Amino acid sequence: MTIAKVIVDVPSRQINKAFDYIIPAKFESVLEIGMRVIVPFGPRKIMGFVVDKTDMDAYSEKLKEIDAVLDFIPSLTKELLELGKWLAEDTLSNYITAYQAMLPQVLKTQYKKELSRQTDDVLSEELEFLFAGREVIPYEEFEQSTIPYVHLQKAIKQGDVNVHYLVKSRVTKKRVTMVAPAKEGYQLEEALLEIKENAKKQRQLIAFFMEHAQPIAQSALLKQMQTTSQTVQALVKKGILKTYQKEVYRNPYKDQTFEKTYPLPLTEQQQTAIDPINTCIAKNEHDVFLLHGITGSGKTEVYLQAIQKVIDKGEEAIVLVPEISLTPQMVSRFKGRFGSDVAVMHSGLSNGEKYDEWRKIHQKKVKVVVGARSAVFAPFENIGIIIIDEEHETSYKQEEQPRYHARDVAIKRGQFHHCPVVLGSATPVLESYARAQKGVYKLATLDKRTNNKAMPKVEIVDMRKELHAGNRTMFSHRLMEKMQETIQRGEQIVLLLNRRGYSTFVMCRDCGHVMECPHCDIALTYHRSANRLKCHYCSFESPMPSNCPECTSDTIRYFGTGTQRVEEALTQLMPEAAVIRMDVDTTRKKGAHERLLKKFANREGNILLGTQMIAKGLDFANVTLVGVLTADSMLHLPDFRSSEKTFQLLTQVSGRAGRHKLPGEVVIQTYTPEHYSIQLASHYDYRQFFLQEMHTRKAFQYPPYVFLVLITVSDSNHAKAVKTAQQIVQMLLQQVHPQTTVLGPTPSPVLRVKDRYRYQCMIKYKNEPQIRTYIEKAVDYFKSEIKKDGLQISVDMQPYQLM
DNA sequence: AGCACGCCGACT
DNA sequence: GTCGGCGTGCTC
Repeated sequence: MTIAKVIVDVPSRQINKAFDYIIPAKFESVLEIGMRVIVPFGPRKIMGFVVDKTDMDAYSEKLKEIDAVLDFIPSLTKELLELGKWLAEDTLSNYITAYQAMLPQVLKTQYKKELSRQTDDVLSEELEFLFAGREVIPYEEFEQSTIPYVHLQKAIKQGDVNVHYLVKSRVTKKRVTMVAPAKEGYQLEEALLEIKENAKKQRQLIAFFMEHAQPIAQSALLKQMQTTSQTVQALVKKGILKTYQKEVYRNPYKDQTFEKTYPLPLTEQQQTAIDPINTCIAKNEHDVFLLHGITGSGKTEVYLQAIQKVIDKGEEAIVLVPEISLTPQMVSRFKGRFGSDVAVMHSGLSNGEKYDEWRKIHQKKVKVVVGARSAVFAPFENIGIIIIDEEHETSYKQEEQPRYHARDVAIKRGQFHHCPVVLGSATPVLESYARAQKGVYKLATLDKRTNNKAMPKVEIVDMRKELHAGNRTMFSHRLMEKMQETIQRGEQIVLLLNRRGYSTFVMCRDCGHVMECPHCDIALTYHRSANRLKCHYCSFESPMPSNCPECTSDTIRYFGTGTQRVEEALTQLMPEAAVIRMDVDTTRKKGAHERLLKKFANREGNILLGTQMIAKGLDFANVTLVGVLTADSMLHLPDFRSSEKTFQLLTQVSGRAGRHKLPGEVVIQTYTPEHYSIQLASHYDYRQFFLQEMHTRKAFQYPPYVFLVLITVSDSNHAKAVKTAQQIVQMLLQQVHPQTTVLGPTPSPVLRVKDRYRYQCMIKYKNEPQIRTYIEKAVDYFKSEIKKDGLQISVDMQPYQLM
């Protein structure tokens, strides 16, 4: 007999280790490492992952047995089990949290408690009332009743009532009804003779199957034959047809066809970039390539052709793209080249769709996965290449436990599979470019566009001068002029309002009172559809007041998003322009994004106005002017990456103009025209920006010169949060290397969320191999407070967002 | 985490 | 004696 080592579904530090279970004889032959199982744990039953098998030893006698096996094929491969272990340790998460993050949502289990009656004898009066004649009742009914716990306890001890712990799976497989002839062709002919003349539809159906003997989906059949399931059922009864259920994959792209594309001839630069990658693929070697290519330089074609090499070798490819729903264009390029060999994974899919795409990978039905961050865990076993497009995008960092960066995971997997990892970007993060400079990554540069067009000319407009000249609108004279010319030429404009996540708030015009969440230090957001106010940090909601709660004035109004106001101003100044606005408000609904973009592509608008979301990946042939309304609004945020983010955004958005035959132009409006990130972005000078920004980072000791850790302490008691954070800083300072700095505590940018006060400490270190141990020790010191007082301490290794 | 167990204080 | 509240400790 053997023993299974199981990581159980309890996310707690104390339980963060493998527990041993006996594998009963009936599972001996089926149970494999990586499978999900149900095990007894204390009085309950929970899910767990089998991470290892060992032989029995002297202690094994008292062990409990595995209750059930949930998988036919292990959910996690051995590689992914190892990867999860590393991931948990690297990000200071629990093993179970790491494993759950690697699988689609629906494989997470839910738990339910039930009470079942075990005797026909009469129970106590209350319990009889509770059961009300039923054998089994949900446990919640007992909890909601007023029956004392001891009553139930007594009944349980006497064996009259039992508690069942259920493990529920959320997996739903989609099935369709298939229809097929139940007889041979000639028998159908005979059957046809027996059907009455007036049963026209039945006769047509039989005729159909005489032509096509293959099974067909009932829905398709009904549509094609213009009939109902009644007709089919009638023939099933007569034994002429048969129906059955077939399991199918949901197909999120069923309404779309993808035009087949073929490899394009590569430019000299592209060839130079792809050669070492191909060599790496051919030799089964691991290496990291940084593909630094300006917009329009043909990075995607390089990816596609490298992937082709990998497929030819019989291996698989993972392609990560940021928030893929934003770029349907990208999906169609991959589907167009590799057809049904492609699985797509992104947040826009339903849970069922995500599960089906995952199953296609798991069952080796596809060769390529294109997806957002979590696709880096695709359960392929022969990976030949991993590509991260737009590697500078912040969405590659997960902002909840386990707080991992997809780039780090990709490199780890690349090492395991001896395959190349390609990081592509027009504006790589400083860390990556610095590594390329040091030779840790191999650098390939594409600085020419495939169509040999120059990048659009960028003009910087000083808005301070505009103001002095008496222009109080948000549009400079220069931009207005350009916009009018563009519209007259029948071309299109992209306007970017560089303002982050700033949405509609409600303010009283009399007293200036702003409606804030009572539980968080943040303004409430107005939702027009429900006419209600919502908090985006907690679940608080309230109706829109008609009078100001402070001064009772009825002049309380909601203030539109920045984009809304720009739109209003625009329609006043240029009534002839049709504006399509894209922001949090207009894209909240599913699919709204694509609809708006399609509208713009069909030239139903002259101007596409939006926030960050329009800066990425869009490719419209008719766009010849890009305007940035306020380039510097991000520059003054308390974030050491603010210059870098500004440079990235300006470069990205400039690339939206003149991508095809027509030449493009860019106008950047700013109050700080002298700032290097704006100046250098206007010249597309990444190199110089890199050098200058590295200088600043060195001076202020920020990455890539140091590593960062962000520790956030939160508690409902303000003083407790501050004090704990102070203690943590003290404890760390005693242990770390003298060159390591521990800063803080400082209040978090939004101090209070869900009635909890948040303070943070920052560690900056260069070489601190034991840093995780020190942090764990410090956090452990507060474990009892964490458990009973609700104190929270979260640790983010290499944070991206300092909020 | 979730649950049992045990101790204590309040109340009938 | 009965009930609930809370602190403690364990889960293969």
